[in-house]
Amino acid sequence: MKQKRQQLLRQLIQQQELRSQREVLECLRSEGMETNQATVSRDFGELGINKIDGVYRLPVTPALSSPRSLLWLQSLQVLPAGDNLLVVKTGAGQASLLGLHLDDAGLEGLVGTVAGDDTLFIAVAGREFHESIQTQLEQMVQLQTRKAG
Amino acid sequence: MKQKRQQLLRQLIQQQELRSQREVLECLRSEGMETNQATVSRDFGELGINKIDGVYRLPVTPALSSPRSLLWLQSLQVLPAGDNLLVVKTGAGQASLLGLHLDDAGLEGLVGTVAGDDTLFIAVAGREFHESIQTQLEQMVQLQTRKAG
DNA sequence: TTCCGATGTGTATAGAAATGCAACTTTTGT
DNA sequence: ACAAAAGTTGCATTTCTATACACATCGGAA
Repeated sequence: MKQKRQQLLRQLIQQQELRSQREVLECLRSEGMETNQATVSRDFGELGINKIDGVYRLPVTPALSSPRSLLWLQSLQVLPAGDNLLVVKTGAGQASLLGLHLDDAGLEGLVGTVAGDDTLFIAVAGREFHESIQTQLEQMVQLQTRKAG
Repeated sequence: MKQKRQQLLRQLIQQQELRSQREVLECLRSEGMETNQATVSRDFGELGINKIDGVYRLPVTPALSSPRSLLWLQSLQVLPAGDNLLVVKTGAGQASLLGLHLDDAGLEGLVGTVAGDDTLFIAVAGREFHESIQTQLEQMVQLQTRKAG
C-alpha cells in the first residue's frame, strides 16, 4: 500500500503543480487511493519532497538508496531542432547522466550527445530516427523510475 | 529598515539551521531587529527562501533578474551552423552564464542551449529565428555592458 | 498644501503541515 | 505458534506559515 501510494505520489507531483497537501490528497483519492493528510505529510518526509516557491517538487538528488535511483529525472522534455538535432531538457544537473545512458544504449540513428547542466543535445542521423529515439528515451526513464519505486 | 532586515536574514539563514519562523524571529531580535513573524514570512517570499528538509535555505540562483551586472562579456561572436544551430563564442568562462540568461529570457524559437567554457550552442527551431535571436542576444549583452560600464 | 497611490508593517486569524497517541498490521526471533 | 518488536495509519491536536485587513509612511502630482 505504502509503496504504491508513494509511487503514485511521485507521479502526481511530477505531473501537476500541487500547492497543498489537501490538493494532493484529492488527487490521490481521485486515483482511488484512500488516505489522509497526515500520511501524505509523512510520505513527503520520506520521499524528500519539498515545497519550493509554493509548489511540491521532487528532490534533485532523490535518495541515494539504490544506484538505479539516479535516473529518476525530475523532468524530461524532448524537442526537435531540425532534422539532425534533438534537445532534451532535464532537471538541473541531470543532463550528463542521461547522456551517458543514452550513449550506452547504442541506439540506431544516434550519432552522439553533448550535455550541459540541464540540457542535452543529441545528434541524430535524420528525421526518421526522431520518433524511435524519443520513444526509447522515454521508456528508458520510465523504466528506471518504475524500478526505483 | 527592510533592506537591512533582509540582508541580516540572509546572513542568519546561511550561518545557522533555522527550522521555524519563530526561531528566525528570535535570532533577528537578538540582533536588535524588532519585527514579527508575518514580516519574516513576507521577506522569505521576496528573497526566494524555501524550507528544505525542515531547514530554511537561500535560493541557489538568487533571482536572475537583479544581478545583471554579472553579464559583462568580454567578447561575443555569433555564428550559424546550419538552420538549427547557433554557435556563440564568448570570453573565457562566460558561456554558461550567458546560457543561463538566454534560457531565462524565454525567446521564441530558442529550443535549448548547451555551454562549454567559451562556447555556447543554441538550438533553434529554424533559420527564420536566427536574426531575432541574434539581435536579442546582442541587445541583451549590449544593454548589460552599457549599464555595467 | 492636499490628495493620491505605492509600499511596508503589525495584528489577528485562516490555512497548511507536523506530530503524539492509540489501534492495527506485519515482521522477526525463539 | 507465539510473543515481542517494528512498522503503518487515522484521528485529534498542536505548531507553523500565509494572508486579509487596518494603519502608517513616503513621494510625487495637482
